[in-house]
Amino acid sequence: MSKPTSTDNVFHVKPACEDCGVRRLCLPVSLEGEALTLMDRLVKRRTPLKKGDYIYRTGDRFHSLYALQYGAIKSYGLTVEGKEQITGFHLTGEVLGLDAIDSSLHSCNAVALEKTEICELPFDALEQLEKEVPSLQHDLACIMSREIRRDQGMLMMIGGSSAEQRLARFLLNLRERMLKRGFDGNQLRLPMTRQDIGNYLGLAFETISRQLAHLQEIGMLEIDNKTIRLLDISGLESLAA
Amino acid sequence: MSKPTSTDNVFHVKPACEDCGVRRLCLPVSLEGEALTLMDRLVKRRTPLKKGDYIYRTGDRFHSLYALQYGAIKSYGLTVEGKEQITGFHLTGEVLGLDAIDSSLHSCNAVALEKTEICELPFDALEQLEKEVPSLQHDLACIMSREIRRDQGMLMMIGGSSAEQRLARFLLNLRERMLKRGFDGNQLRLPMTRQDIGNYLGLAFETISRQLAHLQEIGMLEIDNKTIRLLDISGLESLAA
DNA sequence: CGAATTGTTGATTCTGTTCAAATGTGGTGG
DNA sequence: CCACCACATTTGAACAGAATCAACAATTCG
Repeated sequence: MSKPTSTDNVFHVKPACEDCGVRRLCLPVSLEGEALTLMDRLVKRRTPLKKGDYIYRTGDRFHSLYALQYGAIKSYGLTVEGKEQITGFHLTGEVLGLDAIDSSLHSCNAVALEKTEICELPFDALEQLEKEVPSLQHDLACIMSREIRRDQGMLMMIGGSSAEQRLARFLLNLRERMLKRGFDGNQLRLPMTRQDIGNYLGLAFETISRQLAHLQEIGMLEIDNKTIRLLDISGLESLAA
Repeated sequence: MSKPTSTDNVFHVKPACEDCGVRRLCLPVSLEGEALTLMDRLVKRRTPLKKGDYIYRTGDRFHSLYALQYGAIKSYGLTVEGKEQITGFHLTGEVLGLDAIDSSLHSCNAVALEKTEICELPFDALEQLEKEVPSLQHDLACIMSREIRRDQGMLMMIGGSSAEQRLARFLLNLRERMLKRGFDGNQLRLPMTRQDIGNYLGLAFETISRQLAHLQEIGMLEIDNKTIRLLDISGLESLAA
């Protein structure tokens, strides 16, 4: 069977963890043999989600973590004034719902930005399995640790920088993540709207539009609607700095 | 012995976890009896830190988490341009170093803002103890989950809001945390500089100074140097909204 | 195809930054 | 204890960058 892509899912069958392309990015990073089978048995497969479907909403009871097998998801909460504030975009291989472990309630909304498939990991069962598979306990801590670093990195990125810097960093960050997942990092298909990007970066959506146009003018990239072709990585890097 | 305060430490003796005033906020939240003793044995006490002392620096090898027994700590990283960016202020009972579990290297600097005492929790030993005390495994996940929520809350707080809103939220958040620790929430002694606050909130320090003056003018609070007396909580809440 | 959503671009306004100077505070050593 | 110094804070004035308002073009989706 040929390697599935994000556009080829007519005959797409959800692989076992063992055969999953993003296993190394996901929770069962270090599992092998027996442990992997146990993990696999624990995972609930879910029907594919389409754009706009919710994985969970603020206030929902927490019982599972969710691993993103392919697609893209945005997480957002409502600010005190009731406005939507995006806290992250999630790609293939990332684990969602970690913020809810403590309170048993989801603290944000998670919605699919495009056709997406996720694996559900019931948390009670996961904690049971941790007792039998000690490395899993460590792996979960690592995944959470990474999420903490990601959020703090985001805080650092927002802090006191211009619109141009933020956008350049956003694009480079996306590139990094695509590369890590084995995609072409220079040709980004942005699954989110300009509105979403602006919200995420703390900028008006008009500013995103203008800054993208500006980056195109100075030859850093080429815009084709939702697709951005990065032309000058080191140029972008120096803008981001 | 009378309850120790932050100014009375001449005869201050570090309490065992069992007697620690912030146990319910710290890692051994749910431990009792035997388990608590084991935890206590694992904790390394450290000499008090004075203002400006570092707990760890970016790039340091990770081997322990640190629980803040009293005092205040700021965490910061360096942005791509080499500027300091503060990612958090930590109070009594909070656990530091969670961002480093994954990579084994600390990803930020942690420095004491005032006289501070911390407990060191060697992580290997902690993971060993988790195997014997299953609830500890859950508690650590909870602490990490809370940190993720804190950072995401911060992202939501920064996103698209005015200087006045950010400052009001910052003060109310500090109030909350002081109340949770049994202090008077209406009389805040800010251990950090205006510069630090500005950096944290993504604003110039002059803006902090001006906004504080402004909040004083409209009767929300009273400024006495580093001490802020909150006079109108619901007023501040409506400004924050 | 047509409605609705998303994206672009221009003009104006305004919030917060920057630069600058004066004042206040805490800590240090004589 | 006091003088002094480095550092923090306040305040003013000019400026800049991004937000907002507004009109229009392009895509997407039913």
